[in-house]
Amino acid sequence: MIKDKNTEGQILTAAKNVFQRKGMDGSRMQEIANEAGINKAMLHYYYRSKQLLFEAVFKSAFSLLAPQLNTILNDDSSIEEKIKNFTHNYITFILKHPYLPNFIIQELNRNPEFIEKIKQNRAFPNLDKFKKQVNTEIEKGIIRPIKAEQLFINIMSLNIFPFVAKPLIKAFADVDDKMYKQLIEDRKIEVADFIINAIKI
Amino acid sequence: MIKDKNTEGQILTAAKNVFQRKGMDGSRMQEIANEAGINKAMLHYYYRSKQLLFEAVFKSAFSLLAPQLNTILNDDSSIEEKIKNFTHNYITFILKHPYLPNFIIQELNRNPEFIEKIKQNRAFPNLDKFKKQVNTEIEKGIIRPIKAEQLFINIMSLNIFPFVAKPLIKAFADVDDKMYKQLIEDRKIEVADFIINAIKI
DNA sequence: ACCTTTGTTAACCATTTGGTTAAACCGTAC
DNA sequence: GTACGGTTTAACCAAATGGTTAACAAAGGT
Repeated sequence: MIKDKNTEGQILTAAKNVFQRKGMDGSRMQEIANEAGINKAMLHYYYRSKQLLFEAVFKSAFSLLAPQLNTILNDDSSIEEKIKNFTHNYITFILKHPYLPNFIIQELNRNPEFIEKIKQNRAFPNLDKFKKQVNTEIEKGIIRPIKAEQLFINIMSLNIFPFVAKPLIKAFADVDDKMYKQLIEDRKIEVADFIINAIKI
Repeated sequence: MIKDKNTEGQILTAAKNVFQRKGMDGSRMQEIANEAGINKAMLHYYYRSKQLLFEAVFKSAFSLLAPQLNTILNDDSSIEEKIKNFTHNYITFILKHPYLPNFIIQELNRNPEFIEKIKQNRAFPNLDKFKKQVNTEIEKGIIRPIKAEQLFINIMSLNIFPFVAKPLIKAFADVDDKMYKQLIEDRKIEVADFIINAIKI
């Protein structure tokens, strides 16, 4: 239950909680209304339909995630520095928003065309600068040859996957919540070292 | 639509298709019946409820995935060989079952207690042997010091994430389906090299 | 004070959905 | 043949669900 004078904002906050936990299909308008502590008709008054309310939540979630990528894509430091900064920042960030990666990935898979709408946005992350930098550092002999796209995928994978696959990792590694949290905490530096070892000459 | 004399098997196959594409919440019993080309009452005749049908599908999916992990966990070759084999095998395997990783991850996040039931199974993957081997190779000076759990998470991440995050990767890297497929194809060897560079002394 | 606009609610509605039932179908053992 | 078991179907049901409506309250301008 959320306390706030602004009804529209209350709804969005409640909708975020419910949608991010249960997904579009698993969420009920009534549950969102309860979470916001208001009448269900208000949801339609402010957002017209479940679909539109969902899109508002999704865009808001995505616009939270996308700027994080600029740490790695459009910063001016060296590749090595970027990787260190990004890994640390990103893991810290997701620890504050644990449902975010899973929510975005799940809903994009459910509806892949959805990302096209978002791609229009000027702030949408772009690999161009990163590609140039990777190729420059390869030419200079600072890092091993690797396609920028593959390096980017590797960085994303190592940072995001452990959150998305939390139940799987807990089961395979046979650890409880506390130990899982510690593993993630360690990754703030482990992952950067791992990547740098992989590409440094 | 599936042709088969065995109704129970038809249902399971149809249920796999629908559940893996749309998830538990997004799937409809009627749609599964249509996909199987039979009457909806048959689903309940053979599987009692949506929940039980879903669990049959999930267990079947999981038991397909788990043995793959034995390539890396319980094989007798060196760490380096294991990584090469696993990466190649696993990516080849998932290309044949593209919905699998996403399905399992999504449903485990929806219902994390679910994995406890599966963990009982004797064939459930176990890290013990892998841990010993990693520590031995570290002592022998073959690979850099790293916690076995972290190495395992890294291997999983680099192999699985690119499938789970397909729409995201396509958007960020700005590639079409054909180029995405090529990136994945390249990863059959790229990923192994990357990991080995990261840990080899 | 009065009227208009905006916000809020309870009751309602049509459709969808998982699940049930009773009758029909069909192969087979007698 | 026919009686019997498992199998299949159409029709049905109650609950849930997204969405609407009409009446009511609050706020703000004149």
